[in-house]
Amino acid sequence: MAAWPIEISVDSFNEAWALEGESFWRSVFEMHKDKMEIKNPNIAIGNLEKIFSATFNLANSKGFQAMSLRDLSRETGISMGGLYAYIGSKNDLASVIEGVLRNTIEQISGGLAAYDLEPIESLRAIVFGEIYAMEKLSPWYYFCFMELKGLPREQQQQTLELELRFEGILMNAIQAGVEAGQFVCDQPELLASQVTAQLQQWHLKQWKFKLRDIGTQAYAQFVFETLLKCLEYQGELDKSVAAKDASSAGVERSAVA
Amino acid sequence: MAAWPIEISVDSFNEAWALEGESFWRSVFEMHKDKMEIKNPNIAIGNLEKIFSATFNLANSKGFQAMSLRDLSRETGISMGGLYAYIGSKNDLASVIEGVLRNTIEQISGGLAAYDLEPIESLRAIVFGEIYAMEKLSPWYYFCFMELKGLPREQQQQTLELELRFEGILMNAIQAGVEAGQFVCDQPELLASQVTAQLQQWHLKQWKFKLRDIGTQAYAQFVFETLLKCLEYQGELDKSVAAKDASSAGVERSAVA
DNA sequence: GTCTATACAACGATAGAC
DNA sequence: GTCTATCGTTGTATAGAC
Repeated sequence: MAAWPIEISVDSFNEAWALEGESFWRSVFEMHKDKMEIKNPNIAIGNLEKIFSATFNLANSKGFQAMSLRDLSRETGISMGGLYAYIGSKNDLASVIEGVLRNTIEQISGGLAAYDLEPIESLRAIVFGEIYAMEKLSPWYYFCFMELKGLPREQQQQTLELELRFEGILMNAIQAGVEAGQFVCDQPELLASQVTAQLQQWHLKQWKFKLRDIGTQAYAQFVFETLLKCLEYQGELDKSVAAKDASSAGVERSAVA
Repeated sequence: MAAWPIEISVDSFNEAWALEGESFWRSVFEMHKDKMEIKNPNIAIGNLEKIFSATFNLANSKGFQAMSLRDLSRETGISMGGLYAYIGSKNDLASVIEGVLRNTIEQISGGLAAYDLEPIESLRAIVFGEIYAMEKLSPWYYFCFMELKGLPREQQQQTLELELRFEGILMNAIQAGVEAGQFVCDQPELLASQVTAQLQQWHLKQWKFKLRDIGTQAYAQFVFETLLKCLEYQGELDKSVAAKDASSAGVERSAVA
């Protein structure tokens, strides 16, 4: 549950990191039980899931500021007074969401750094890993992107730094490939920001990809192949892992052969 | 003022489309004078600019919902009662902003469609044109992106359709180039969405590009060159126009030679 | 632990003086 | 055309019963 698999596939990723189900919400509870009045995990975890899920439903469709705690009370089935046993304040709720997501991302990202992969495998792991994480945590990512402005300055700053650190990791892999003579890249900073942009699209523009029937696997593969084209990578691509995932997940893949 | 120049450069773009200054605000006034009580243009235009600019200052830093009309009154120097001579309601203000931006984009976009350019020149015009428009209207773009959720369903739908139409234009140019044997592209839909993503980054992540000292011209050039790499374009790039713009605007350009 | 009832501040919006 | 003063509503948050 706390280490990256050597081969990056949807299944192995999901085995390595529990980003859904009861064990995930238990870890959310552990991360913030100090800030709640409720101390009984068995009661708290279920309600915590209700509250967070309802918040995503409401805030991600009408905006967090536009969502009232009366809305949240209705959606969760928990009374207004009851909510305050879990959240401290409305703004605190948003802060907690951002905190849990950033914490989770940093765990995953830190686990990845432990390996000493070849540049190209490193890039593959970063791209696919981030997309797999978004697959499970898409509402979290979307919420934090859209509501960042409303969070305390300190959290805005840390989110910003996380993004820069992420691009730093990308740039290191790119630079390593350039030095090994595998890649060509004049402007690694811009290329890294391009990858970030494409990854963020996956949660920002779900409507578009749903409309066009683009699956997770196909999208990650496209982002990865695009990146290699921009790096003028000439070698052969090993697509066995990705292909296996795609077929086992029942996702059709257009034009990969 | 209503036609595209044949050559796309910052200067020629700005000559062709007035997206700032008094004449721009006059056209904003013309677009929405029906909805305001104030009928005297000379008075209205100045206050309209104050109100819109203040809205961008406040809403783009703390969110539109979090901005109160009392904030707006303080920022503009216009009393609360006075504001209502210009805006109808708070929600109406956001709707008007979206309407003006979409209207403006459609004018520019329609002007571009009139020309029958070679595929590669068409792509260049689309990319540079969109970036040039964002350069002047960045706060408008950012506002509409972030506050879309709070707008009426109809406007959400139209924004969505505009984005799809934009990508349709891109895909047409790509397809034309493929048929002419100039480009190679397996998944034009995904490539078009990648371009959109990169363009939108320019207003979404201004902090990042400011931090890294990336100028408008250099960014547009990068997006364009990246696109050509993904299309496996082999021909020579004419960079004279872009290079001229950059030097005349005093922007240093890294690694274009 | 969870509820109902309520306090009180802040908001959008309008009326009417100037 | 612009202001001040004010209305009614809705929001967050809490106190106290169960």
